[in-house]
Amino acid sequence: MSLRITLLGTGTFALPPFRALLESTEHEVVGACTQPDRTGRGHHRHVNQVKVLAEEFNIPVFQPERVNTIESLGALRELQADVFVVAAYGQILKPEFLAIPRLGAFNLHGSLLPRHRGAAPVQYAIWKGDEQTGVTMFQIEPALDSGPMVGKIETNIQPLETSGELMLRLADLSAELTLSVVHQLDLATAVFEPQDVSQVTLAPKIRKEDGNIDWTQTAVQVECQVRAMQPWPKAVTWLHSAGRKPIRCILPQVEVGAESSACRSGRIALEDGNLVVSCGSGHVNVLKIQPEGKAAMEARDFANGYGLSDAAHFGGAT
RNA sequence: CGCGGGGUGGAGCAGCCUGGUAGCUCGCAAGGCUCAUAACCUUGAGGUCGGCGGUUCAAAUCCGUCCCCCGCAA
Repeated sequence: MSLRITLLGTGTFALPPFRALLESTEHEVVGACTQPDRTGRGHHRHVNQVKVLAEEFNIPVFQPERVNTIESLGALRELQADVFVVAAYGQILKPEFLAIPRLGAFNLHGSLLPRHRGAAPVQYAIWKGDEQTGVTMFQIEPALDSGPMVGKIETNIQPLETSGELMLRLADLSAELTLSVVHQLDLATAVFEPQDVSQVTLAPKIRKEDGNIDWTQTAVQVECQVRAMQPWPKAVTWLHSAGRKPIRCILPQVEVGAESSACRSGRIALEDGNLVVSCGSGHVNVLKIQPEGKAAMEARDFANGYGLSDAAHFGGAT
């Protein structure tokens, strides 16, 4: 027995599971649906990696601007898929859409549902300081990330792990999970476990502003936020110093320092070459910093070149 | 042809507008001081000022062009 599978996905999160299915001899991938190409800096167009992957295996690719239109639905219906495997696709799927595959549409989600339902589960797991996370595969229902779960794999979040790094690890686990679940669907042995509604938390799409650091948070919260926002949208703060306009700075990496006496939040001190910033509770050492228009640099180099005064502090844009 | 910042000894920056001796904070090396040092003092090495072309008596600086890095926007 072999299933006909259609892939829907866009981000790097989708690549490992999609590749696993494409390389599998057990099933047949009959099509791939992904977001239209987007433009990048300058004139350059971002290469859609899912498209490249699908073309590598000579699979037909669809890139509808809106996936729920009559035309789009018709095109996908013609593939006569048994299963849709969805990962980081980026568009809401309407009921008529979900009705197309014989066995249903299944989504790969980057957290242990029902925790962190929404667009940014990986970032939220780190942001909220979770020790454990994982990937969950569930059957898609019209309501957001609410369908019955058919499999999950757990993993511990590493102390220094960023969203980007965790995302790659979860993507690899997704590949494993997908093969397992699809196999069970084929044999009709899959177990559908409803989500415990009382445990639901939300992980809405990360906005640019979510990267802005609020220095009245605890040092631990700031450090989690920095890792959660890496590599996007990146943790951001502004360097304020007397007589100069604030410099927007990205903080790619910080570490939590020892507890210390209370200082005004955002205050910067130089201690033994470290850039120490006071938080609402405790302080963090800034390890790397990237002023606007510049490449990332060691905090020590930044302090050397930018002539930090005693009054210098980090804060909001104004 | 989306907008903008940047390229100056090993690192980070100033100098450029208003052409005329290569500067600052560090790092590195040697020596000194000290019970001691990621402290302090002295000395030293290390630069085709991103590339090419132009203007000029003279270009890091002005003009043209190309290459590379980065932020924003999407």
